[in-house]
Amino acid sequence: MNYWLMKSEPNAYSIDDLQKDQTTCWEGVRNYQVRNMMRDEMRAGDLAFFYHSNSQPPGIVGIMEIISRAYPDPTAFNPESKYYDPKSQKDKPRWVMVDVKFKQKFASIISLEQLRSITDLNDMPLLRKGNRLSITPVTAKQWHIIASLS
DNA sequence: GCCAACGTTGGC
DNA sequence: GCCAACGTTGGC
Repeated sequence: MNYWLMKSEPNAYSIDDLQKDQTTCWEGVRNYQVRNMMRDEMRAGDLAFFYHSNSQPPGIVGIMEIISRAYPDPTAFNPESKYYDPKSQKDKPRWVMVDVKFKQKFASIISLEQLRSITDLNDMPLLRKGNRLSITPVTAKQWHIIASLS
């Protein structure tokens, strides 16, 4: 199984929203690198950290479980959606999403600053300069270090 | 609000 | 296929 870190702006969709909903579809990914990871490497049963971006402070706020394989993202077909992509056609979908399930909300946020202070986490894509991907892989070692902080 | 670091687009 | 212009992300 694989581990991931998935970003969301809490004013768009937060860990509290997920706790309330219990499950949601992770719609709106419009980056090819991220799409390819979802499509090729994500499996039901994978675990992911929920990361609040563009928040004060930014950081990891909980854990969720991937509960589906990647499948076509219907928001790409919907002209009313802010994620609409006219170049994605139903017979040849360009974008995918997965379903996720709430597992845990941490008692307190593990801030980006705190993550940066841990030498063993320096290789995380999240912490590398210029990284902007909304989903990044997490190694088992990194996962256990971070989970032990909560 | 600024801006660095990317990704995407489109003319050529 | 190059690359300039433009758009987006996201920490600060």
